[in-house]
Amino acid sequence: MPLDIPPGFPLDPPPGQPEPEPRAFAADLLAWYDRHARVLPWRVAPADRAAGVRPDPYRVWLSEIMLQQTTVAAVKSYFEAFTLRWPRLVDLAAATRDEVMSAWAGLGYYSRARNLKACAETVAQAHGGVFPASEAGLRALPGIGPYTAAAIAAIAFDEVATVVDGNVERVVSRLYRILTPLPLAKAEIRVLAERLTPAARPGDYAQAMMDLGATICTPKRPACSLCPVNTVCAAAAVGDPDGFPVKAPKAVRPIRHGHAFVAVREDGAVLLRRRADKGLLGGMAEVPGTDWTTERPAAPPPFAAAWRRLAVPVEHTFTHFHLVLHVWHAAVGGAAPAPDGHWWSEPDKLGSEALPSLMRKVVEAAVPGAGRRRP
DNA sequence: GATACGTGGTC
DNA sequence: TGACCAAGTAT
Repeated sequence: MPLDIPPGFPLDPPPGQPEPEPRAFAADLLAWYDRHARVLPWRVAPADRAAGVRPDPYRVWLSEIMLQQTTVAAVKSYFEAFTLRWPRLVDLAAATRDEVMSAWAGLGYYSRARNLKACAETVAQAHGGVFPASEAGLRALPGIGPYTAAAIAAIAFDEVATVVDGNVERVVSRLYRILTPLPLAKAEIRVLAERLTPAARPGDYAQAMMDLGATICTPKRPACSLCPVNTVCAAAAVGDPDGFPVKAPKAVRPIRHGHAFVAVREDGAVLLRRRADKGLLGGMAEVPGTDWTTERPAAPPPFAAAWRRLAVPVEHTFTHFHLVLHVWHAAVGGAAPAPDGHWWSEPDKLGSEALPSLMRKVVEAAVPGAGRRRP
């Protein structure tokens, strides 16, 4: 049976491998989802969905932003905290930037938190507090890209939108044994994913594809014997699901060095400042320090004190570089004023500052016990 | 299209 | 233990 694939797609299905037939594929996948859907705080179970229960677009949106490049396990407690503190979109729109950044601290990719606030304000002010119901309308909002727009449109508004995330890319690349390496293969994957998308139950279908990727069609050692669509999977047919998706080689991660200065007052307060609004850890709090550069920088302290360097630097790996941060510590007098743009954070406040995980590590290294996050 | 952008868990 | 990975977006 010849595969009905657009010319120019480098695919390698084994001889005789049936191509996934869209109607049967969606039916099999949804039947599996009806039995195995994971219970998640932001999700309406398929049975309830069938009974007419609609998910709250605010909760769908919030969960999708948090889930960008972030695991379900990491998101759960943050989602609960956010929805408890800000139950409705208007509540979040009315929060201050610092409240949102502090609540997001530790979750990473902080531009998401900045865009979350901007998006809430836009929807509250320009859309009367109601999310646009279309993929195109959602796509225009800050922090909402192609994936998130499709996900919200499908899950919250029943729009027939094709959701393509990392899970879907993996599932589709295995179904068809796509030889083109990622990220180049994204265009081909989208065409094939759109062909498989059914007209009925778009939200459940989108979540089913992602659940399949997260629980069965996993990156390593996928559980093909449990897969509801393994009979139409080209990669499974040849026993090589791990070989897909093919990926381009990764760039090497350079090492940068820097110095961080933890000044501790007699009452235990630590000196902090705010990072610039954009860029790495933008808008978050930090202890004063040098730039982080390839060459180890000189170490001019922010002010004169009895600075002592800790024997072991704090190391932290970001997406595109590895950081070796040399930590200095000094005890300063009780009446020491905070330099311009800095503030003293008392021990009982430190836990709720907008400190990224790196800076909590730094504070912990200098003052054990002080840096722990306490929302 | 390539690059910047976090973090914690897994094997 | 270090590399890889997770429901991507902005520029």
